[in-house]
Amino acid sequence: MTDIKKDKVDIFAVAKRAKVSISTVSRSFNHPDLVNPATRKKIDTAVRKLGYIRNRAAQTMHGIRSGTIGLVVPTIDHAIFAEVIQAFSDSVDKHGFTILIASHGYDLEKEYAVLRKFLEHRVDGVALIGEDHSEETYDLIERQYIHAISLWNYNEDSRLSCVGSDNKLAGCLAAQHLIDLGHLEIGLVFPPTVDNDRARERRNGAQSVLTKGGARVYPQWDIESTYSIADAKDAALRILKTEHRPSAILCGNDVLAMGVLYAARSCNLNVPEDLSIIGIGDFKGSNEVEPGLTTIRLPAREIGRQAGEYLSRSIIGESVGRRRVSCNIELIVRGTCKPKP
Amino acid sequence: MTDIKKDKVDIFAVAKRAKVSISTVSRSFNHPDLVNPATRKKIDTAVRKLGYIRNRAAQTMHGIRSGTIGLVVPTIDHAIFAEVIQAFSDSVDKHGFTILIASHGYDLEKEYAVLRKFLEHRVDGVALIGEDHSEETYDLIERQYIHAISLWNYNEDSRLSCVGSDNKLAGCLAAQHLIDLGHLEIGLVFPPTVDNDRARERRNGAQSVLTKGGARVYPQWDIESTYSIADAKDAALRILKTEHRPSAILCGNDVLAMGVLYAARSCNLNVPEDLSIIGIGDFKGSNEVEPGLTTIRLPAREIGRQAGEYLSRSIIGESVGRRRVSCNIELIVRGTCKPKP
DNA sequence: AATAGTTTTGCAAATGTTTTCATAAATTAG
DNA sequence: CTAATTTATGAAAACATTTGCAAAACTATT
Repeated sequence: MTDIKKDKVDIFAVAKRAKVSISTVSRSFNHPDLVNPATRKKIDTAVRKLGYIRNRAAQTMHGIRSGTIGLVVPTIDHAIFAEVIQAFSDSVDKHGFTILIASHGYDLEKEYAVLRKFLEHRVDGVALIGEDHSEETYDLIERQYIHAISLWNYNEDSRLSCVGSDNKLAGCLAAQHLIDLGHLEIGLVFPPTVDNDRARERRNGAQSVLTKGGARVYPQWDIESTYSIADAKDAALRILKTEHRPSAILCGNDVLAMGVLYAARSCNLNVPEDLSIIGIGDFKGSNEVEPGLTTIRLPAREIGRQAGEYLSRSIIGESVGRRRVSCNIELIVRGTCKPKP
Repeated sequence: MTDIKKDKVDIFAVAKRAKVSISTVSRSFNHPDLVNPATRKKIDTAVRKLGYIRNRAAQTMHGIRSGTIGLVVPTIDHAIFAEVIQAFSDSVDKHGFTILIASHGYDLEKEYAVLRKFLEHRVDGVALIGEDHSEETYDLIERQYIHAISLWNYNEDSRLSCVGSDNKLAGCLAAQHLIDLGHLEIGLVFPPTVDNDRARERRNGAQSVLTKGGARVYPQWDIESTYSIADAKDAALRILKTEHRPSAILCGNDVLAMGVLYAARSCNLNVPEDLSIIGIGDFKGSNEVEPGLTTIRLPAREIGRQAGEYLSRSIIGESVGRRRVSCNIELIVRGTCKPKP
């Protein structure tokens, strides 16, 4: 037993091998300008030979940032969140942060649990989706003074900083487009709206415009569908098989709209001649499908990017205070809607 | 200045408030049975009042696991990876692990950098996609004795443990189906295959079967497309606009196949009467599109789940050694292929 | 050759936990 | 009522770093 510390490669091992003190090794990482280039080279060689990798856990204990950001989403497996996550990730990565991710499956209790776990890991900041969170969750964020941001929704009274779009407006725009085209008998396919402010707002927006515009939404045309093409297709089939069917269907998002589009095709209905369809989101593929899907574009990448940027900045200390960013949305007219004859 | 430690809520603060020593506080978390229920209650109250949250960084320093797993994917924003990520995440979550995630955009240098960063965070294990990794990456994994697993591909000689499917076989099956239907003039739409073993193997598998089956693939029918519906649609349009077009197109994955399907429709070609299309993957929506996409099913959720399970287990110490799991794939016949007349 | 200044380095304390070991208190046995 | 156990608690070392301070080693200046 000549070697006491057998193969543990820590800062001591490096120091020993480079024949300097651990302080110098540490410094050569954190303040390289303060150490003699020759010494630095020795240390570098030792690091390389030993395969030393710094221990961030130990660094974190000194109040140094952990370099992590927690991202809590309802689900990862969801076209639109995948896009937001990617953009957010790229954006914080540029500032050197790493993402801790977890999904809660639209269960706000779980969201709280995840948040706690993240805080145990001493994340430097957290990002949540939307504004529906438990009181406990808000409380935790406030009491821990953690940098936090809410993505996806914009609300001028938001309790957290937010970067997102006005979902209510999205619903309104979609509905207005159908009204403008003269549709008065309209079907709705929306996801469940409990604990999901985005869907709720869209729905509310749409309904208020429809009502104001004098349109009718019979109960049997108002269907809830989980976020899945298969479900939406089923839901739409139920609407389309009622003896009197609506002339247009407004969907809570583009995935649902795709389901409806396929449903129409499977009933041999022509879109947009026999049925108009409008979505919300403008996901990948919405432009390419035939006919192209008319929809309201929500800038997912933009939201993810800006949110990542803002959160990183506020952690680093380059900006402070609450901020609310509203990302523009717009009606994208493609081929799935036409005027009611 | 009565309070020296103003608002720092650490184990000392809790101990003080509960009028016990820090050892007892720590114990009441880690070995509750060793502490008097009454004391435990006092501690619990103090914890609650102060909003104390344990510091995992400090725990990690004792060789206690960090409770994190690093997941490196080419991209998050990709139907199929999103699904794998979700399943993997759910699966490791059950064992109490949290995921650190990062994407490398098919850049293996970046992948190495990400891996290093993860190791600095002292992840307990890492998961990578496929088997194309830089030598440096493999080296790092081996030298650091870190639990690692490769997802998505199955290979009996894999250098890491793996959970995945035989992508070459997937290519073969797809090609064989077209050959069986009598197609001899076949177009190919594949993603770039550098640093992407999954795509490469599928392509090789397909090509060998096509050659053996006497099929022709003219160069102008052999097109590369990035993973995007829009790109694939463009690519397909180029093939379909050659004066002599193939009778079938084989696609590297279902997203590309969707692009091809939409391209056909935009050229007023009927699928499958005028053109057969086959994909690989069986993504969400492949079943619902009209006509339903004929494809080779790869069990994404299953792969993610099993990989998460295996990696968690091997970290916890319930299983050891390399393991290679092959997940079944199968031909799913739907509506986009029909026999060549 | 001595002094002043600058650069480079090392020592030791600090960070927030866990855990081992020792001790005090409470309980049981004799 | 004392001795022997058992149960509950605390003191201190350990974990892998960073950093303030002081000492040592150079350089430049006289």
